Amino acid sequence: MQKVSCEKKGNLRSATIKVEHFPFGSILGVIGTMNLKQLSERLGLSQTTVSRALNGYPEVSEKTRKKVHDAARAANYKPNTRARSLATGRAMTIGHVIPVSTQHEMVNPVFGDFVASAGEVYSRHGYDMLLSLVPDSEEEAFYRDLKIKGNVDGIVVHGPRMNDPRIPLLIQLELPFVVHGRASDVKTPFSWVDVANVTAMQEATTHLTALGHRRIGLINGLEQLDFAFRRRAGFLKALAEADIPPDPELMVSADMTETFGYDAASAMLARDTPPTAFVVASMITALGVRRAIESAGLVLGRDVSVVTFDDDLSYLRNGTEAEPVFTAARSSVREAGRRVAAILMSRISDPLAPPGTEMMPYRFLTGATTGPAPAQIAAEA
Amino acid sequence: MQKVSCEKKGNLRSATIKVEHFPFGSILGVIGTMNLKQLSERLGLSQTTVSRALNGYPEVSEKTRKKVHDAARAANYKPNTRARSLATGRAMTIGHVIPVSTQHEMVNPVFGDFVASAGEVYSRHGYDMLLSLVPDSEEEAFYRDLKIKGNVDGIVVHGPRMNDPRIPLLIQLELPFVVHGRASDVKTPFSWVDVANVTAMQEATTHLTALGHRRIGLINGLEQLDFAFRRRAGFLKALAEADIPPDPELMVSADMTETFGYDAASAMLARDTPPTAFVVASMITALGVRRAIESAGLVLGRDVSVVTFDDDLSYLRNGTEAEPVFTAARSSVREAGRRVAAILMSRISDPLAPPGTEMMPYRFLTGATTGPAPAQIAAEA
DNA sequence: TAAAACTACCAAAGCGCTTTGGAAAGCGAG
DNA sequence: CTCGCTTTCCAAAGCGCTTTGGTAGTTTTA
Repeated sequence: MQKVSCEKKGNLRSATIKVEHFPFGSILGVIGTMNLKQLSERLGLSQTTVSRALNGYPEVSEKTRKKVHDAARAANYKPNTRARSLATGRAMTIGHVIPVSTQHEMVNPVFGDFVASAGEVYSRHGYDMLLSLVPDSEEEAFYRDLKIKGNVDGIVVHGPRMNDPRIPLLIQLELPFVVHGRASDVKTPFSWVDVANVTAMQEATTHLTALGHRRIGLINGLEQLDFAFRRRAGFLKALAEADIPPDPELMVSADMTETFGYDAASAMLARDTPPTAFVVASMITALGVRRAIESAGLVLGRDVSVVTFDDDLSYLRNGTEAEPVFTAARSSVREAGRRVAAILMSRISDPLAPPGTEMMPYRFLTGATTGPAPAQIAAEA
Repeated sequence: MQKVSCEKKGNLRSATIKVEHFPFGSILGVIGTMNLKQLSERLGLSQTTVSRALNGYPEVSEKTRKKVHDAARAANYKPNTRARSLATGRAMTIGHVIPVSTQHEMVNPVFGDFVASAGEVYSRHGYDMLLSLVPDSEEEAFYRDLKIKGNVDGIVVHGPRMNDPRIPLLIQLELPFVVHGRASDVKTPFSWVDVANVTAMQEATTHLTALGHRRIGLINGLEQLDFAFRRRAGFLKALAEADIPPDPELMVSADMTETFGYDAASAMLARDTPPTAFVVASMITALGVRRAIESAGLVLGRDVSVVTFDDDLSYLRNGTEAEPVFTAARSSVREAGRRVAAILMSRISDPLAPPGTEMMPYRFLTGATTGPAPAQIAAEA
């Protein structure tokens, strides 16, 4: 139809339209694109029958079905996604909305692995993945539009905050969703996949206190994010159990970059009474902490101990399975991605079922970065 | 329409359909979703006029346009993406296809930053981003389907290989695309954004030879990928200029993980005549190299020098602007993402224009990880 | 042997939008 | 007053698919 407008040069209106909506799609698209109508004509069947044959409905004889399948393959026919979606009312697409703070424009290093593994599950189920980076100021409107414009059947919520307003919003929108992480203080039940952050960090910290460390620095992620809040809670719990009063100077939180780890650890190590150990919220940050320790002329695992949370990133494995480098609480973010996707798939097929929640397991690994607290006695005196 | 099928319990066929295609979308979707027809009825105007008013066509009086806009805002009306796409023939979506090798299931750490910055450009232009992870065995079919099913208007090619078959394929499919990187040996012109890998690595290596290093290890990315091939070429060029015969034992390539950097560097350092310097293809790998150097009891920048390629990842900055940590050739992958997206946008609006190509600038930064070759004389003797 | 029940197909009505091809109203010029 | 030209709107035809509500023809059942 757009082609017509190109040929009718006489019509000013059409000419204008042509400029604004140049219909290259149809011009170029003609070449290899066969549609249902053409295919059914070629077969001497109705569109109904061809559609049913291809979609596996029973009202088609096996003989016909085979003929249709063969012809479709031969003609390289694939139904047009948009037309199909329009007709079915299902977008066959999952949205991943990554909140982008305007202040700290940083992509969570975990993101690639998470999305990759989730995407695998989607494609097994015939779903596509839509990725959107949304400034946090526009978040609410964005989710609403996503629903109204109908381009996704479900979404994954990344980076949940403490009392995240997105959750009630999505419930109200009746848009199936699964949260990667949790949101403390949200009262209505919702679907999530999370790791036991409190326990993990508590165990990590206790590992250090058991080794005699009493001045332990916490280098955490942004604490407005729920996971970081929980990790701090676990840290504090372990300190309390060991009767160590928390020192605010030894607890920092920010985006989990390598640089942050370096800066934070360097600053703490430069204090009069430096910490003898660090609990770190991510491998990347831990690498920065290591750098700080080494440039302070100290030896990691002897002078200063480090325990970290390890997301088991594909490009940043924590040593080998047998021989981890960092002492760490490890939980695979790829596995989390798969679980999130699986739960979302089932929520979409049965949106009225109760929310699915899943606590990811973690493993505590003792590596070479922790050892007994040095010269503890002197410091206490 | 699906609702009907749910109510007609008597009909076996409908019941079957209900199970296979549960139409939750329409059941739940009714709530907040107003369509063009309803909006136009509410306004007492035709759908045509409302559509034109909203899309900025001139055939609408300003008074009417305002009325329409106000009503649309009040009713929270947004046109259904799929219907619009079907009517216009444009998907308003860009596809990013990430090849996933079944052997080394790894997500390029660069990916998150790249996609984030590209996505920003897309959304400014009203485009969505579709992300697909495709096993390399199914690649060709996947691109073909993407075209035929019509769910994207253009795509970004990641991880181009030397004589990448995807490029002629995409040209033949007449699907607008831009390659992140280049593909040597592809004769037909195509759009790409790349960094001067050869020059960058040559400069990096020459920096080392000028410091007197003669045994230099290359720790490269997978050399079937074009960028890694080029980086090696630059490395070899610099060696040749310095009259240093390349030593195959000192050149390795693999996925650019931290672990690989550690393993490769450790192995080389354990040789009888260990290298005095390394050229590394990525920051992540360089971190592993540093770890290897330190666990060998050597001092980085004094005993062993390291130059790396630095993609300027958001979570892994190479120190500060004023004080880089690694001596490095830096080129921002986020900037590359933006350029790729921009070129793709323009190719889509004018697909017949000649391909857009862009060579990204890089900066060579001298950090603290390189120094004069130690005890060079002894080794030469 | 007639009625009931399948089986295997089809025509046509959407899905919600854009775009075409008018057509009615308004307006200045002849 | 009429003709031609805008301006402003509309009815209706798609976009390519799925799904409904049939209808013939063939078995099966009573």
